[in-house]
Amino acid sequence: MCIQKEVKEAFLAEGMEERFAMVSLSNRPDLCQYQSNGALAAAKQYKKAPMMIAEAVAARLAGKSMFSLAEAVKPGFINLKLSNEYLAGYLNGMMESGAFGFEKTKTPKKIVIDYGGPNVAKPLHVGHLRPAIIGESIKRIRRFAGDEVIGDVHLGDWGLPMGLIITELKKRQPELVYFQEDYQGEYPEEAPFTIAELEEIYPFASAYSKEHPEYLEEAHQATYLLQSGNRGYLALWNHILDVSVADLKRNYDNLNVTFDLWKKESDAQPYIPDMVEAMKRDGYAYISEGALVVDVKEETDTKEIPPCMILKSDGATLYNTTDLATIVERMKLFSPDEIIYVVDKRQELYFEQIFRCARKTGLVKKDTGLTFLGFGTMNGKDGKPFKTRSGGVMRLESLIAEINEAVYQKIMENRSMEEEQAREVAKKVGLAALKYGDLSNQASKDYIFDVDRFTSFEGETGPYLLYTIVRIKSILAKYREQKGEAKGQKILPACGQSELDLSLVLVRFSEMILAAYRENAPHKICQYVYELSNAFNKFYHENKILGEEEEKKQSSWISLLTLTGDILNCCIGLLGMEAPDKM
RNA sequence: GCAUCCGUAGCGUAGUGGAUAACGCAGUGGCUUCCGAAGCCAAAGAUCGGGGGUUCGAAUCCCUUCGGGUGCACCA
Repeated sequence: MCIQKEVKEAFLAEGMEERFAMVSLSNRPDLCQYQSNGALAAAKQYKKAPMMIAEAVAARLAGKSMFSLAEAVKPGFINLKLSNEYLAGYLNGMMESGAFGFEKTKTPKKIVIDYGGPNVAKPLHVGHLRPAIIGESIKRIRRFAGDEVIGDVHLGDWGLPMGLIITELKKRQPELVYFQEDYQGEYPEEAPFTIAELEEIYPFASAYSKEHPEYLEEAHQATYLLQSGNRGYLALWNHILDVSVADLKRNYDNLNVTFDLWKKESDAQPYIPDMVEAMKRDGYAYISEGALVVDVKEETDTKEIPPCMILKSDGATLYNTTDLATIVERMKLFSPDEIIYVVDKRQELYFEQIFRCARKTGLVKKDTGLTFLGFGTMNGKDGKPFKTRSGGVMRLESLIAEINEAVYQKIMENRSMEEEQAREVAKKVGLAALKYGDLSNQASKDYIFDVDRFTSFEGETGPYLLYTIVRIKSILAKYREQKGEAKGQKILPACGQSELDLSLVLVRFSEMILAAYRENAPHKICQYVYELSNAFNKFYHENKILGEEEEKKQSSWISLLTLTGDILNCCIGLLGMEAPDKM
């Protein structure tokens, strides 16, 4: 849309700075479609009455064929309406262009996005939901906008949990070759445990270690041995990794979430010694209360920022060390322009320290972006962090199963469908319910997770969106049956109000994507896709598309429908959902 | 204690300087001989936590106060 451009030119022609030429969607749709309030803002600087400015600018715009209305109103608003011909022309342009008229960024960036953070040997739980779906959506949005994006799961695989598992395994099966110190041969390819066993072993060992200090000590020792390269332990660790990763992939697949990289904390370990050495050598790191730290305070701080700890007082590494080393690794392997962390917002201060430390010690280039994208807590209906009925942490699988079941029941209540197909559909609809429920909120805010509300097929929900898409698909399929393949006829200027309203939502696509991209804001897509669905359903209700007798009008509508369906599909794709053919 | 985020209708949420604060749920009333009623329409519901200030104009910016969440170096 080049409304902005035209208005800018008009302001410039009146001798005013272009920053006053802001155009926004009208909040008085009864009066106009778009509005510019720049005359009000410019009045003071140019010592003119706002109304005078508005009238002069409006007069210039009124001459353009793209506007059917350009008028100055009361205190100094400029009200604009697009001509139906211009709108139709723009819609036709959208159909022909690859990305519905959206222009990819002219300065594509290379981005690493870190959005998984699961730990091996531990099942995914609800806490892993938000980073996965928010990160996935942001990855897709940025790719759509033209950036080169590498999604990294950043697996936690290097701490005490590994030692605990090894210790417990040794206790249960001391005869395994992994525990024979003098064993020189090859280790078996098959892991000596299944994922189910692994998931039982870890919580057990963790609980046991809290009661038995000597057991904990043994686990620490095992961790140490593993990290210093004990062959048998390394082989076991590889098994743990393989079994876990296979299971994690399966779970993420169910969420329609995929990672380009399955890097892990252990991969960053080799970079630690040099990094620490350099920090000492360059004088950034010093000993404070026994620990090696780097100061990251800045004069402009309004709060106390503690130094960033690099090594604990016993000389051991900690999470900070690994995170910093991971930055080193990423710079070395990919030299990205930006690294985005999709992490719980409670870690904001921590990441502030990490980022400052990385900049100060030169781990990244001056212009490398380090972005913290903190998300809020997922709360239950009571407003407190989401728990199971018994108060525990719910597994992600259980949550998904619960949603799919609820959706399945609803499908069976209202539609006649084979069970197998209904299950398949319920999976897609359930995922949309889950994701829309989450992504429609601003990521940074806490939100209330309510299965009943999310899986409702009414109102502002994922299922409603899918329903709309399915409806469009169904109409188009019927049309094809009757008249054969639609040949992409031109969209004609709108002749009814609901058709015009639908067009007006459609043309906002580019602008909306740009905002979602710039602000890392999937909820803007949610909002748009809902508005578009509403506009379509209203249009549908007021026009009998297949019953339309005027050939040209009908084929124009079919094109409009196709475009609406394509855009809806594109948008839900960016949100990480997909629509079934029927539901 | 210091810092930080949040407070919008009974409930869940949009809206970050512009006109009459938007949407959904719940509740009320209406619309199916016809393309999917999982839809559409209408009415009702808000002192935008309170107070002060900046501005021609404030839910939005500043100050203050109340209520809530979160974070403050050897956990990740």
